[in-house]
Amino acid sequence: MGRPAKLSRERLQTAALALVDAHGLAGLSMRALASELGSAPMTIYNHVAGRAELEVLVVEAVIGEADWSREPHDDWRDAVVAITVALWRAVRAHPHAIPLILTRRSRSTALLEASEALLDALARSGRSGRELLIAFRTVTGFVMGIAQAELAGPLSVAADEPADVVIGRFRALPRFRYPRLIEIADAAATSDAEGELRAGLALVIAGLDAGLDATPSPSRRRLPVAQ
Amino acid sequence: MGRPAKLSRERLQTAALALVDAHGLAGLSMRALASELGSAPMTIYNHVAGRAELEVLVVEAVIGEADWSREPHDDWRDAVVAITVALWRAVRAHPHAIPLILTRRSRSTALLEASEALLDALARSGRSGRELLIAFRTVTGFVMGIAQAELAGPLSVAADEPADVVIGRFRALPRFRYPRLIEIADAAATSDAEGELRAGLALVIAGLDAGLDATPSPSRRRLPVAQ
DNA sequence: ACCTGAACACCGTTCAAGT
DNA sequence: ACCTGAACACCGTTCAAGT
Repeated sequence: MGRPAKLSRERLQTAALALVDAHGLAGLSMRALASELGSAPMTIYNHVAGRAELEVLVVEAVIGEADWSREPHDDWRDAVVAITVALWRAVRAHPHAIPLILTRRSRSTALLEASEALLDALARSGRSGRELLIAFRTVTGFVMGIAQAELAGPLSVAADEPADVVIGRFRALPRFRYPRLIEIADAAATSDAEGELRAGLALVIAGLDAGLDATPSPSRRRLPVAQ
Repeated sequence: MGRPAKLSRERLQTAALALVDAHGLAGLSMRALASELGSAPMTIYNHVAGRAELEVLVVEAVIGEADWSREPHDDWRDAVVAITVALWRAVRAHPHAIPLILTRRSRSTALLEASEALLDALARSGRSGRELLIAFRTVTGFVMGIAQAELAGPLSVAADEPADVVIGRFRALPRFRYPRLIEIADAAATSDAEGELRAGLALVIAGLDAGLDATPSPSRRRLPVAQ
């Protein structure tokens, strides 16, 4: 069979992502990848230091699909939305890779790029230093948390079990004990994911907006802050 | 070496968590756990269906450490803060278990309990149905995302490498290319984690507060802001 | 410079057998 | 009801050897 015998980082990358997409994280192994590419397991080590680096390659491939810079945005809020929605879409397109993304992202230059762009937008809200750090942590935490929650949270929809199974499990909970959970399980059954993301993001941005009133003086604030 | 030969779910649970805490996720294996408890690997299967169930046990142990119900809170904002901070502290005390928690939490009854309590607090902000779902997703996404980000994000502090190594890696980035990342890396080096969490949470809650103005139907109300 | 087979030290889990 | 050893089908990675 005319198998291209030449291996390359790029071929490893796309084949690895394909494996993860098709068979889940457990499907990604040096041996499986090698046989997929028609070569010996050890050949892979000529292009990649080990499994960890392979995983970073997968993360890069996923994040690389995010394209947030179609047009520039005058309003920093629009820029924040554009970047986070683009990231979320890319991540969501590869649900099996999410644990990898959460775990290996600090090594991905594609994500560094996105992070810098997001920071740039947030800085335009008038923040710097620690305030900027907190805004950054809040937004990225939110996006990653939402992406993850959808996959594996109590109301998971994207996991390996079909949505109605998960929601059914919730409906089966003792009604008197978890009335609220059952209420939102019903709501979750009929709502679209991106709509939820955007609505949540709007809340976060509203918070970022409100936070601007109180910021400059470090001592007293109007927000329910710790201590 | 008077080893108690009797195995029990509870002994498995604490031993498994101890293994994860001490040696990381990779340190948790049926075989390692068995030898830790002085029994044969297969004995474990008499108390637990398999590795997946063992992992849920670990999640339960971690979440079970969160205690948010010391006193009731009149203000829903205070309740939200109390619950999320308690969860965050418990999770943060076991950083190696975080991937497990993100992945297996939908099976943990301890987390169901916490979720219901959080929903209860959020419902007191005047939300229900889809609005409640979105508020819930936003807050839980935020907390989990932050906990995870701290461990593995671009500014990770809790990973297996010491903080100064990570931050040093950032300082080594091309300054002209990632100026904002370098700026917050400096801020991250001197800031405390719980302070960041609470400040971010304050932003989210401010957003939840602001969101009340815009709500379409009956629950429009202008609550006096905290304090 | 790139590829590879054999081997090592691990996994989770099935099965049949013990008490 | 609880425990267990042997075995199966996997892992990632080292090493020595090939081209």
